[in-house]
Amino acid sequence: MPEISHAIGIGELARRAGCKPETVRYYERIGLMGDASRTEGGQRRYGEEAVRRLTFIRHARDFGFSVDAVRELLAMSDQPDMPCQEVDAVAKHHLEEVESRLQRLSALRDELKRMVSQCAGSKVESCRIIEVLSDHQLCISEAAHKGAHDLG
Amino acid sequence: MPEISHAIGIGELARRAGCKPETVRYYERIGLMGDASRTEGGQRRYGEEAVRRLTFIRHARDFGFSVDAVRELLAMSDQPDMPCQEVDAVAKHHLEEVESRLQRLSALRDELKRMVSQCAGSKVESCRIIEVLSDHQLCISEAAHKGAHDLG
DNA sequence: ACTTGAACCTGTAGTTGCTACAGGGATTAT
DNA sequence: ATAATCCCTGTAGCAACTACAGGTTCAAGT
Repeated sequence: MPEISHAIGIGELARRAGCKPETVRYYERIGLMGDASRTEGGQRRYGEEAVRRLTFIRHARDFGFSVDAVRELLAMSDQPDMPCQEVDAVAKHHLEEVESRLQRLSALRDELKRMVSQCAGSKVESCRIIEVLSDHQLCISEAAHKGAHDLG
Repeated sequence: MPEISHAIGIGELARRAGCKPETVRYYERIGLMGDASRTEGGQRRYGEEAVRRLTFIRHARDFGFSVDAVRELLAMSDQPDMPCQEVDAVAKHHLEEVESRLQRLSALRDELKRMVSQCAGSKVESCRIIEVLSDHQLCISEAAHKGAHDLG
């Protein structure tokens, strides 16, 4: 293996991709990052490819893709000759999840706004916020939320 | 303490509030639910008050309030004579968080839509999705997201 | 009264995606 | 040479549950 000329340490790699060294080591452990080359003393050294890969991962995560989804995307991008229908499928699936989360979230925002505007310094006894949250007939959560619960 | 006439078990309580028995026991353990009365054999029995409390908790959680926030809200609703400015403050603070999350999420949706529309079955090599996620100059995540990262 | 089967119990460990130590060793700059 | 700063491994912690394992109790049917 040839020695890498402009190799950087884990700290700068992390900084360049906008995360922490611990996160990089974590990604290595779970197999997202692959093993880095090491110095004689055992410290990790990275090249530009690692910066690109980590940046990809961070962006995908920022976009809300789960680690499993990122793994899929990475596997696909490692095979450039493959048709990208699968990539498209992953993204489409994710888009659907995002849209349903958006809907729930904006319903929540409206409800919160309503709460805040109706609570004008009266007593807790007559507070709309408590009331709305206690209300058994509330429909937003029950109906809209079968299955699409968590932020991947 | 008087014997509760229409007492229900943990299973039905959970069902009525839309969660699982494990979750109820968890809420008891972390002090959200308070200790239930028990049968001679040691099984938990609940009344209507518990149903209301658990429903409140579940709704607040569905609305994205953190467990700590729910704890605050519960403490407040346990003191009905208190002015509800604090309740209002908690809700307002939460509203802000929700709005920033909404913004990030709809930016994400637009980006995903763009990705999906630009990936029309070509090869991964030229796939916009991979490209966008690898792009170092991407600005959405870096700029908009200092501090408002996680779903409470 | 007895038996079956579902519901319940406690306690512990797993999940996701990191983050934060502790207690050392390596590298770099002066 | 030595100090400052990086880096190493390994482990434990966070939220907010969820899922067992291995045993007990309850309610209903016969």
